[in-house]
Amino acid sequence: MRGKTAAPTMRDVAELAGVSIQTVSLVVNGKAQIGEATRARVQEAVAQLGYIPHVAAQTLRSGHSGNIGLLIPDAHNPHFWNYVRGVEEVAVQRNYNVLLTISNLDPDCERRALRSLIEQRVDGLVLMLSYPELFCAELEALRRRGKPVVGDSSSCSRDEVLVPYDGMAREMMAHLLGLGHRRIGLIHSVGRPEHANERVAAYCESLTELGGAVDERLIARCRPVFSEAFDAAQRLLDLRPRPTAILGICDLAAFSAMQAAMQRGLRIPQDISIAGFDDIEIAALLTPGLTTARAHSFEAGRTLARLLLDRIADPDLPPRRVEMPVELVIRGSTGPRPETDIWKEVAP
Amino acid sequence: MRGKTAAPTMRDVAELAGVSIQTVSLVVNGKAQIGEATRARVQEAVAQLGYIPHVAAQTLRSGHSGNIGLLIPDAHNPHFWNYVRGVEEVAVQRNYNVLLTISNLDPDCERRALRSLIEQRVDGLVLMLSYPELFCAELEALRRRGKPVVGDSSSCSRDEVLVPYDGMAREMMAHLLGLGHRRIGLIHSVGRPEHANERVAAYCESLTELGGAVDERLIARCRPVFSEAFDAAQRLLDLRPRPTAILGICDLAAFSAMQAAMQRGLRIPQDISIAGFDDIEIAALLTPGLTTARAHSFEAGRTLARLLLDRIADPDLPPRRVEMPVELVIRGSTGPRPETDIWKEVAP
DNA sequence: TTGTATGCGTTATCAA
DNA sequence: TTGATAACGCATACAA
Repeated sequence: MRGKTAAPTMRDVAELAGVSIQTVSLVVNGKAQIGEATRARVQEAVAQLGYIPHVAAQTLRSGHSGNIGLLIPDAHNPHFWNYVRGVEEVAVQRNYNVLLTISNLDPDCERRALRSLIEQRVDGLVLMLSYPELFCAELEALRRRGKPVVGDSSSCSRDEVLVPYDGMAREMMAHLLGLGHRRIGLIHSVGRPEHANERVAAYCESLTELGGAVDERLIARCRPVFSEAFDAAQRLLDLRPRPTAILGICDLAAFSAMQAAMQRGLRIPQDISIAGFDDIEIAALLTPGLTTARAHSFEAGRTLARLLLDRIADPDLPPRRVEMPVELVIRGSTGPRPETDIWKEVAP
Repeated sequence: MRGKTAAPTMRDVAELAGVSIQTVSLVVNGKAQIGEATRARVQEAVAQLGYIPHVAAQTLRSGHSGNIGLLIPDAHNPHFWNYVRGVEEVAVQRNYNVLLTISNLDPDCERRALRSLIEQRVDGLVLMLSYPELFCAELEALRRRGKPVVGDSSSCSRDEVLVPYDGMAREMMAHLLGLGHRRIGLIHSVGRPEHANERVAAYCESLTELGGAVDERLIARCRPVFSEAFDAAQRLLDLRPRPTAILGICDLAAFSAMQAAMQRGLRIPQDISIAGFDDIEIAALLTPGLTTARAHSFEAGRTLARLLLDRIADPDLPPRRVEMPVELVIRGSTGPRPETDIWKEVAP
C-alpha cells in the first residue's frame, strides 16, 4: 500500500458520474449552464474522488498559468519582505500564486531566477532587478510574448511604481542640516556601486548647496551585509573630526551605525544623530526610535501587483506610473548637533 | 508590432536546425550522445530563437514539476522568513523553484494555499501548518500520490525537523530562575491558543518544580501582532507586585515588552529582565541585546528542504528526524533580580 | 545516432 | 445541454 496512486483526472470524474469529460470541465469551471441533476452528479464525483485540477495541463492548453513571478534582490532586508507581503496579498485576492525567487544581489543567481520564471510561463513578473542591463534580451522577449513586467524604475516596464528616494533623501538632508549637522557620514551599503545613487547625489548636492564641499571620507562604501555596514560605521566614528550625524542608505545600515555608536558609549541623539531609509517595522521598536524616510514598501508591493494583474487582464491599458509619497518619519534618533562639538577632539 | 509573438517551441527549433523534435529534446536535456555537428546546429537554433523549455509541458509529460511548495504562517515574523531563506537556498542549489504561500494564521487562507500548491502539482511540500487537523484528508491524499511532505512536528510527516522548544524553554526558565527571578511574566502571543503550548508547559512546570504556584495573571495571552503584544506587556507591567522578568513567546513579543518597559523608564536589565525565543537577527542589534533561545530557523529551513528533496529523489529512504540543538543566547537583556524588589510597591 | 508516433490532462471547436 | 475530437509542448518507447 505504498505505491503511488495517480491523482484522479477529469476522465475519472466523467466515468464515475457517467458523463463526458467536457461536461466535467464545464461544471468545474462554471462555464456554461448545466442541468441541475448532471451538475450534482459531477460535483459528487469530484468530491468522492478528491479531484483537483491539474494546473500544468490548464497552462499548456489555455496559455496562462495563474502564477506571477516575483524576484527580490536581498532576503536579509525586511524592506524587501514587505514587498513580498504586498505582492502576495494582492495576488491571492485575485486568485494568482506567487513564484518567489531571490537573486541575492548576484548576477548569476539573478539570471537563473529570471530564466526559471520564464520557463514556468508565469503570466507576468514583478522584478526588482539588480543587474537590469544584463537582461535586456530576456525582457524584450517577454514583452514580445505579451508577458507584462512591472518593477521599480530600473525595470524599464510600461507600468511602474516609483519610490521617490531622491525627494526622500533631500528631505532627510534638510532635516539633518536644519538640526545644525554639517559633518554627516553616509553608509553606502549596497549590492553594487551604482545602487541608490540618487540618494548619494541628493546627499552631495544638499551639502554643496550650503556652500560646503563634500568630504569623500564621509561616504563609507560597503556591501549590504550587517557586519560590513557595522565596520563602515566604525570607520566613520573613527574619523576626526567625528561626524555629528550618520545617515544609513537603508534602515539596516542605520541600525549598524546605532549599535556601533552605542558600543562606544555615545548617546543617541545627544552625541550623534542617526537616520536611515525605508522605515522597516523595527525602526519604531528601537530605543531610541529611528528617524527614517518611509518607503511604503508594503503598499508599493501591493501596487506593483495591482499594476501587473490589471495589465494581464487588459494588455491595452495605458501605461501607468504610481509615485509613492515622500514621508519623513522623525523619531528619537536625530537631534540637534551637539553644543560641545567634536572639533575639540581633533588630535594636534 | 504589439501583437503577442508565441514563444518558440521545440518544433520551431527542430525546423530551423533541420532535425527532428526528438533530437532537439536530446540536445536540450543532454540525454544522449549526439553528433557534434548536429548538436551545434541545434544549439545555434536554440540561441537564435531564444527557445526556453515549457515547464508546464514537461510537468504534464514527465509528472514532475521542478517546484516545491512552501507554506508559512506569518509574514510579519522574521523568524519565518529565515525558514524561507533556508528552503529557497537549498531548493535553488538543487534546481528546484519555490512556490511561496502565506496562511496569515487564517484557516481559510491556509486551505486555499494548500489547495493551490496541490493544483500546481508541486513535487513536494514544506508545510508549517497552523491548523493541521483541518487538512488530514488533503495530507493523506498527497501521501497516497507519492508527494512528500515535510514540516515541523505538527505536520505528521515522515521526515521532520524538530525545534526543541520544550528544552529551550526549560533552559530559559533555568536561566531566569537562576538569576533569582520568581515572578516571571509570559507573553503568549500566538495564532491560536494551542500554539507554543510546550513553551507554556515548560514555563509552568519550571515554576512549580521550585515549589511555587503558577499565577495565571502572569500569562498574558494575545494574538501575534505587535500592538497586541505591546498591550499584553503593559498589562504585565501594571501588575502589583510587578514581574521582575518577562519572557516573550518569541523575540517579537520580547521586543514589545522591551519597548513597553523602556517607555516607563524601566532599565533593562537592572529593573526588569526580558527574554524571548528564536534569535531573529535584530535580537543582537537591540540595546541591550536580547537574551533568547536560538531556533536555528535558517538552518531548519535548509534542513527541511534537504529532507524533502532527498525524499523526492528516493521515496524509499528511511524516515528521518533532525533535531536542532538547544542553544541559549545570553545577552544584556537579562540580569539578576533587582535587590530592591518590587514588593515595596505593593499597594496596602 | 536520429526519426516517428503516442499520450500526459485540459480546453476549445464543433456536432448532436 | 451534452458529447466527441483535436491540439497545447514535451518526453519516451520504439523503429530505423
